[in-house]
Amino acid sequence: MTSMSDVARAAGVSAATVSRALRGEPGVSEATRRYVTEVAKRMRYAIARDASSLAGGRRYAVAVLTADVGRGDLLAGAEGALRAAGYDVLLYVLRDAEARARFFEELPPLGRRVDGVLALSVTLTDEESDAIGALDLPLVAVRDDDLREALRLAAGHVLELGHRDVALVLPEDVDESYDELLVAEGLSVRPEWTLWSSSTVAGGEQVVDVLLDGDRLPTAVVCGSGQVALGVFLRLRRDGRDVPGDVSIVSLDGPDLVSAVGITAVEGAWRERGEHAVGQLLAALRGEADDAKPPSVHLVVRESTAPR
Amino acid sequence: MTSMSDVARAAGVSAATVSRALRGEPGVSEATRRYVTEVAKRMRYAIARDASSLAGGRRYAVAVLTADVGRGDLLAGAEGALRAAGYDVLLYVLRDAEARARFFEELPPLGRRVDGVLALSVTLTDEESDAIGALDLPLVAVRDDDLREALRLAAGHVLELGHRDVALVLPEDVDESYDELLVAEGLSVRPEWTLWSSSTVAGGEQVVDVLLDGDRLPTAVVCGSGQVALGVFLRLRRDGRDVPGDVSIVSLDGPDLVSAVGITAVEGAWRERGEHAVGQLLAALRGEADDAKPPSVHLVVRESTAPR
DNA sequence: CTGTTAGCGCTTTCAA
DNA sequence: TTGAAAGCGCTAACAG
Repeated sequence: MTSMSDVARAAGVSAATVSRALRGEPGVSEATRRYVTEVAKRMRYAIARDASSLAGGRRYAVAVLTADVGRGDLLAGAEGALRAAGYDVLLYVLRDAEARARFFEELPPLGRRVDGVLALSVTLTDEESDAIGALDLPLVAVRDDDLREALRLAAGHVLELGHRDVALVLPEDVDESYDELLVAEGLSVRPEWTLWSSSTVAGGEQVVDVLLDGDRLPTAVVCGSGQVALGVFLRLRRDGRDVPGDVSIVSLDGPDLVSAVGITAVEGAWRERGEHAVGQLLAALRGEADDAKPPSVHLVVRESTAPR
Repeated sequence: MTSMSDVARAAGVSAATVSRALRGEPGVSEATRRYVTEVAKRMRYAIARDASSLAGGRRYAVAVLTADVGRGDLLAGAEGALRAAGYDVLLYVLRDAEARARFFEELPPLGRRVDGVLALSVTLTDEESDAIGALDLPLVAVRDDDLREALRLAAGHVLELGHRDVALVLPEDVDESYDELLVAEGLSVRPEWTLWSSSTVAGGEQVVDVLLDGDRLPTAVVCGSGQVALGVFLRLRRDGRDVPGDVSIVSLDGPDLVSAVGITAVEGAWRERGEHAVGQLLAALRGEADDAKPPSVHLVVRESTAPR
């Protein structure tokens, strides 16, 4: 396997010059750089990362943490951006509490393996974040459940359609009820119409049962997750209600299945968000602050919403 | 950051001994090994992979190629198994033709970065496989579209329920029609009921339109993908047909949305398949052959199938 | 602008 | 069973 000194010999320069030339470091004449680069390419030379990071301290690798690989676009976006920047992607799937505990138990090696950490769709506890910080690793986290903006869009939409009786179904791990936000948007809040449910289809179906027990049905339901939206949709239909004739449905999240059945949803621009997070991380690695604003969510109107 | 020689000093032995002890290499007395291990743990020592692989040649990393991150379970299963075996997972998302071309263009570095390659839900061309082989990297590929076994299960199921008029909807990139297989299972084949469609909900809906144009409807539809199954389901329902009263539906693939709406499906045991693939790869790395048989698919009967 | 000289932190002979 | 020494292939001072 050709090494850097092979290239150096072939180009008639020292290894140091090859190193500088290939990395775009200053201190090499343009002519030399061009020539060395060309020779290296001709020899199909590929730098040995191990040696490079051993000597240089930089690892050119980022750990990507993800709770589950469900949010594929986020991961794909981040991977693409990292790869484009010349970083390797070390994937860590923190599937369950056990895997998570194990990961944080065995954290130390991470410090020697990566330059930074990207947490995608895992909400890290403070201790967990601190543990990573203690390793001197910059950390950027992308939460996939920042509901505020999504909620604002959804509320605006149903309001515009004339709905006043709106139920809100939140994922059970959310502790706020977002009352002020809804009120600020112009919706009146009925406490019994703010519900929490597991993010599953079954959860959505149960929610409908609860709503049916009330004195009347809301004319619109805003669902925190796509699974729930689908459950609500199916259960309402089975109960003979028309969607959106009787009840409109908006999902605050837009996985495949939501678009598949035509449910209006707030879509996250997940790929772009992954790329944005990478931008933040790379900036942090350079010691800069990142200027870019995160991509914002947008509403995709489908067939599950109609004027009241 | 504590290095191996720090541990060596603390334990009163040489670095070579620490290295041997920690890796389970022979040539260390049990007592020494135990002691060294204990000291290392107490010092929270983490080996520097870079230095290790630079010196030793082994990299303890595997490249995982995936076309898209859709099949999360497969990826998660593989990741878990690799991690458990002490390997790092370098993720490469080969989203589109461009990303794919770029990857194979820049292959060389891979040889210095990983010990092996796992291809999950990407069907590599022969040239692509060869390119990886040329790097002397063992390669294990998991296809997620081996329909034969799934088809056999599905056919058996509908036959058992008494269906004779069965339509088969295949993904459009499949070129076989599987006639002999169906016949072997005991189903008679009507050419106009073997259809190809894009693996989308819309594709499934169109399929129903085609079927409705025929002189009569099949009593069961076997769908190659979950999206299609869902499309067929929704479209039939919208047309006033009862599922499974009028038509039974079986999906040959079981993504979330299929279970969510209660469609009978062949499920792939994807997590286990990922683990199995890792087993194969690790065996290849040890120069052994793997004995284990791949996990097989199984049928999950839900509410979309009923006796004819 | 370029070359020389030391290591980076391990693993691996080779001796003891 | 253990240790000493020699690198693995780079990068980072330091000279020139």
